[in-house]
Amino acid sequence: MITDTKYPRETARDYALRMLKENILSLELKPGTAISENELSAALKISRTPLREAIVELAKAYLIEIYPQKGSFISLIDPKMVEEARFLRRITDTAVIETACDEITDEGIALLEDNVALQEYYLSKGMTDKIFELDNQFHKSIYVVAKKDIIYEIHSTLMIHFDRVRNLSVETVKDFKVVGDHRAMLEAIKNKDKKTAVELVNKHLGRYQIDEKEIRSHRPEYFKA
Amino acid sequence: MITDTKYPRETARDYALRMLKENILSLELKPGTAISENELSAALKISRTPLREAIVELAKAYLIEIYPQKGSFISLIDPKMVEEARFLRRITDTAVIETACDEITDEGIALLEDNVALQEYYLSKGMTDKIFELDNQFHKSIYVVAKKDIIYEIHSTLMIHFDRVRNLSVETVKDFKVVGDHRAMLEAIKNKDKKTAVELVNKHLGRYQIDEKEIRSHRPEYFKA
DNA sequence: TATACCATACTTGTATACAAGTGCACCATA
DNA sequence: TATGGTGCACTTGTATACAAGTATGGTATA
Repeated sequence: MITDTKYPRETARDYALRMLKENILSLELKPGTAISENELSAALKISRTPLREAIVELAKAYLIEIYPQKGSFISLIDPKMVEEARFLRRITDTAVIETACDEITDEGIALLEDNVALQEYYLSKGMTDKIFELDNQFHKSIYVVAKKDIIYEIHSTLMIHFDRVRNLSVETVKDFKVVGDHRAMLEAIKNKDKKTAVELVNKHLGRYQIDEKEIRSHRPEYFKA
Repeated sequence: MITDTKYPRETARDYALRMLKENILSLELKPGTAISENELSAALKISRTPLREAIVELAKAYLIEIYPQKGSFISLIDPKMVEEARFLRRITDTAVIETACDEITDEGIALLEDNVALQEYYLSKGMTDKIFELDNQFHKSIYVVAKKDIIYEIHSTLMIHFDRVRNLSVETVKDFKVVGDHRAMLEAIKNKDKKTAVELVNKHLGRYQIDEKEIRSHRPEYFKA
């Protein structure tokens, strides 16, 4: 597992959680990998207690499977889980952007505008690696504008199921049409144009279409069934 | 806190989680109550470790607030949390019942039919206390039919925010029109009539309309803001 | 050689001890 | 009396020890 250093005020549990999420999402911890509390706590230089609390939390989100007295494992990719996460993302994103159209304020516009402007800047400079983080922030900001930020947070762990499969795509969508999508979404929200906003969300999510068969043929050992 | 005995195979952590959820939902543990890990672990006759794991999980769902080195408290009723839970329930219930119309099978019909028949039986016999449990089961079964049972489970803890406010209503909806709602929903699903099904869900959830002002006037000390 | 068995080295689950920080009550002092 | 300080009894966070179950590999035996 790849580890970095603990933030100053960060608790050992939050540190473990952050490291585990990053490594699962990036597939550094591969689906099916056996993990042991002793081994990981040593790697992170923390004791078993806070590490275990993090593992238990991820097990609740089905990202880790715990078999008592046998071992714990990074969950295999479960198409049903991926589908449920995808379904949930689609219905909440669409409902939330509609609400955002109702709740948008000048401050909200400024928040989204700053983000999109940065995306456009980095895109024009070819600094595309900065865009992923801004992408996530943009979506979160829409939830904030719609006053649904708890929902975003509650769902974020579950979305790892969806996102790690995207990371497995042989050719991740490296064309950055998403930046144009975000600009269009922002304009729709400014115009309080719900219909267009919802269409844009669906189009946007459609870009993340994944070809399960192709991924499975490359990495059959990562899949559950 | 009200405690019962641990199930045979139940882990101490799951036992603590079950007890905490029940007591928070029933308002036996009142909003704002200070809880201490030592005190509760003694009450449940388990050690701090598994109890703490349960508390941490509920803190993630904002049902408990932990202030390090100061204390932990049952979260006050936060209208924003209640609204987000309500919003989430509405959009997922409607999307899921639409999916159920597509995915319904003979087994699914049997599952729902058995449940509704029991509800109707208990209602005719006046054994209305049995209906609450069946109500929850019915909704869960719709998620199962739609193959979205993980979403139901992920959301269930969050819905406690919504449900405990319902329990505070001076006159909880004791009329059992909900049984008729369930019968109508089942028929709509059997007919694959999505439009009617969605209308029924919205009508059904409308019955749980809560009068925040009224509750707040009775128990202002339970509210956050 | 094949098989049954047993020690051993793991695993997670739980209990307990210790660390560090907070707040309050009490007491001394001005 | 009012005020400031100090110790103590709490809190949660973390580390560690122990309990109980599982799998595996080696060994003795048929």
